[in-house]
Amino acid sequence: MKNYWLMKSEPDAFSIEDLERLNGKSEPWDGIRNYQARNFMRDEFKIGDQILFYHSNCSPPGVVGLAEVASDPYPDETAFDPKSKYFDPKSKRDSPRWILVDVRFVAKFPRTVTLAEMRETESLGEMRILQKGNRLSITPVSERDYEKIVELGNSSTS
DNA sequence: GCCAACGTTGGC
DNA sequence: GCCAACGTTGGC
Repeated sequence: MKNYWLMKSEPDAFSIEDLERLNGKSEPWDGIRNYQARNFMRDEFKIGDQILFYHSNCSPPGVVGLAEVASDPYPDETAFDPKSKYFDPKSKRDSPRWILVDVRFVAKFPRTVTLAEMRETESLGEMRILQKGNRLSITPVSERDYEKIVELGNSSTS
């Protein structure tokens, strides 16, 4: 059984275009420093899981395309690097605190499914991203909501 | 830039 | 274990 996820990224830091430019090469999803998000990757991510790629902290925020999980979980190297902004002295090589997976580009939507549009879409009402105060950067998505967003992202009518 | 909502830290 | 202070996220 495939799982579905929504993963946020600030396009200034890493965008769907950055991922697309890798030409099918996978990229470590580094910098996750939240235990809940880490636990999803560590305990539930499987190779082939599908990802809604969400641009946050930009205008307009929304789902811009699709990616997929391309590796099993493994330690986040940036936590060991004192020069990285993600450095965490409490993460030791013999007991890594932060782990990640690689992701691979799947598709960029012809158009962005904006957060505002998602809020207006009745059937998406249960999505975690729409709940008040949600800040979690990785959230599970139901297959139904995933399919709906793919449909919206590929539709020409708004 | 503002600020609400959260998560983390650390003194006690 | 409590909780105030602080830092971060992220929409607006």
